[in-house]
Amino acid sequence: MARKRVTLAQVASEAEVAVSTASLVLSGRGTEVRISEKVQERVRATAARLGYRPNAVSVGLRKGSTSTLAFVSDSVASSRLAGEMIKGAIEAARDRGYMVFVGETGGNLTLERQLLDAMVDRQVDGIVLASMLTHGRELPTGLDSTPTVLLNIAVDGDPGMPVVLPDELQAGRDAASALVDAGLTDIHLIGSGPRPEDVRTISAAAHLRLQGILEVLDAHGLTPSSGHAINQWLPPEGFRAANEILDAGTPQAIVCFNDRLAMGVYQAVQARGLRIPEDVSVVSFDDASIAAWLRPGLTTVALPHRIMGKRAAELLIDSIEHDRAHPDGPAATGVHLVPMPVRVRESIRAHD
Amino acid sequence: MARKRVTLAQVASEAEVAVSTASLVLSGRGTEVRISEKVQERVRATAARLGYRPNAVSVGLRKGSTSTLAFVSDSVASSRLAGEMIKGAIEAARDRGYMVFVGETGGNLTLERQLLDAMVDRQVDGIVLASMLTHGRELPTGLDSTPTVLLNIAVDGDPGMPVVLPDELQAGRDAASALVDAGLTDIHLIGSGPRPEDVRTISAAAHLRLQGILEVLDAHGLTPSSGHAINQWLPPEGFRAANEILDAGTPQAIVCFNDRLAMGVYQAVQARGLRIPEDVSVVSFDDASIAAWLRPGLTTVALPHRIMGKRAAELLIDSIEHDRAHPDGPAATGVHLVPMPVRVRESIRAHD
DNA sequence: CTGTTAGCGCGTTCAA
DNA sequence: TTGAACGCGCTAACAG
Repeated sequence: MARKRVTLAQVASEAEVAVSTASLVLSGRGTEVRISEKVQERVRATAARLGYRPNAVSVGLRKGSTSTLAFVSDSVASSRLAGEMIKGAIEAARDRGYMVFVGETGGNLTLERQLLDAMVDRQVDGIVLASMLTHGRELPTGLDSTPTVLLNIAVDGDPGMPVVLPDELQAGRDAASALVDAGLTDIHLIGSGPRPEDVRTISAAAHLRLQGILEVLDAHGLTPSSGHAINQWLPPEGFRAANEILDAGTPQAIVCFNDRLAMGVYQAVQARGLRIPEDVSVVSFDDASIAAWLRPGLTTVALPHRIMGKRAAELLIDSIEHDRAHPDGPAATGVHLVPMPVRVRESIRAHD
Repeated sequence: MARKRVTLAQVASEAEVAVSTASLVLSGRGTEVRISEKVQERVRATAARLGYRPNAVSVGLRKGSTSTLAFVSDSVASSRLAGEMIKGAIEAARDRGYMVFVGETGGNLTLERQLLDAMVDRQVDGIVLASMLTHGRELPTGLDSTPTVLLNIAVDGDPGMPVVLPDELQAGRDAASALVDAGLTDIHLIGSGPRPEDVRTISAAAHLRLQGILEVLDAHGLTPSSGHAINQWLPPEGFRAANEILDAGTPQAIVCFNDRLAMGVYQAVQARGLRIPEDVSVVSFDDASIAAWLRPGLTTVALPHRIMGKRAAELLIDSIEHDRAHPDGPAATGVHLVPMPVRVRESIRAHD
């Protein structure tokens, strides 16, 4: 087990040069300090022959920076999202030579504290703090001593660090526009509404999506025909709300606040022998995988989790490397809105 | 930014003891080497006052072990699974004081090599190598120099390291039994079959599930009424296969090789005005989230991804710590089958 | 019982 | 142009 790694000293001794010479050559600064091409070649050859790889732990201790990022999220049940964000972040990190520690807190603040400490102990160069539900929350302390980016965490006031958020407001507008542009005017809401204050969840998405929808409706002189503010956005709730609507007559269109609610709506509509989109149009949010699997395909405004994760890691690395170059410069900051693209499928039918 | 961390030397100097004394005390071995209670208290107090935390990088360099694991997977599109495995592993690791580096290769062997190297450079204590589709594959070289556990990777011959796999064979038996025990005898297969060799995917799951199903059927003097070997296990394919079956008459029961196929089956069955389970019983595999959302709830044999991840991390840590205690003992090995529990919902109806 | 010393593997002065 | 020496922060021998 663990056959000993070859060290720089071994390479140097084998190549009959001093350790510092080997170090210089292998870090690419050989020519810069004018080490003879012959010696450089010899060092490189023996390094390759011995399979030398620098010990990153030692380099980390020496340089104080480890090319390592921390990704800490609270990902609860609805976790598919988390996975994509993490992947996006890992991918971006890898492209820039960083590795990432991943931690999950399950919303437990004590655990979060421990995880963050453990990561800082391991000298991570920066932290992505992610949440699965965008609601405001208290930030852990001590984040100001390490570059940090907030991912999918809406915070009141200026957190003094970059924040990556999906553009839910525009998503709301786009969803409503998709319906209105199709000539639909009898529009029902399932998830939140009908009034701006009718929101039952802590998610910031609910407020913003609703606001965007109402804004567009209002611009066309419309108001929601009904609204069903719901706490849990799952298929059974969508099913129930859809039935309430259907009991009062066939609606032209329904906006679901996420795809799982839409799934329940499909079930209720189809159970009555009605057809989507011929009888009722449906639009939704998230673009979870079921959106493509439903029949007919569900038109939905996608939450680009992977891109968000990627964006967060990129901002973080930019910030780390900027800090390194300008230690006394101002810290990076600002809200970065990631656009939510509309995935057009077959659940909306143009109305004359 | 990055206000300097307090070091052990500072604590020692502040507490007016030698560094080694402070080290001993803070690592809990103070009493063991009989350091006066008074001194110990003083050291602990100043450490706490200064907010001292050991620098894990330094410890790693010194001890050669970093309390860090690598989790490398190839997770392709069907990624929800990966997320759960990772979480299980992270959770188990955290419980035992380990942190985990996560990497994704997307099936790219070059990338895998780089990732593995980068992790080994960072002195990880062990590696979990995971795959999303269980098919046999070549193992990267050099894995024998670091403790490794294979997760969801079936390999021909003895890999010389622990392997964690779901018990697909038993799952196949259980799925078939659920139907047979309900008195159903007209059983159709969607995904693989009807003969043992009718498998169109590289996934090991397909073979084993089929084998388990056929075994039970055979034990009851039954054979599949039809089998539909499919390459891509997605709803449209399930829909199409179900229609083929329905065109020939109403089947008593259908076994779907995963929940997405089952979703397509639901769509086809319900589009014809038939009802599940009154007219057709359905059983499936995976227990993806749609299984619970479908109406009626889909009875399915769950793939316990989280538990598998957890198990892999535990085995890995056991192996690491065992190696440390017995450096010349034999390496851990063996295949660890994780049971796949049946989630009984409402898609099977007893037949007289 | 406590303090001194020597590295872990590497990068970086500073002399030669 | 190259080599010797120091130190990042910590642990583990070994003296005292």
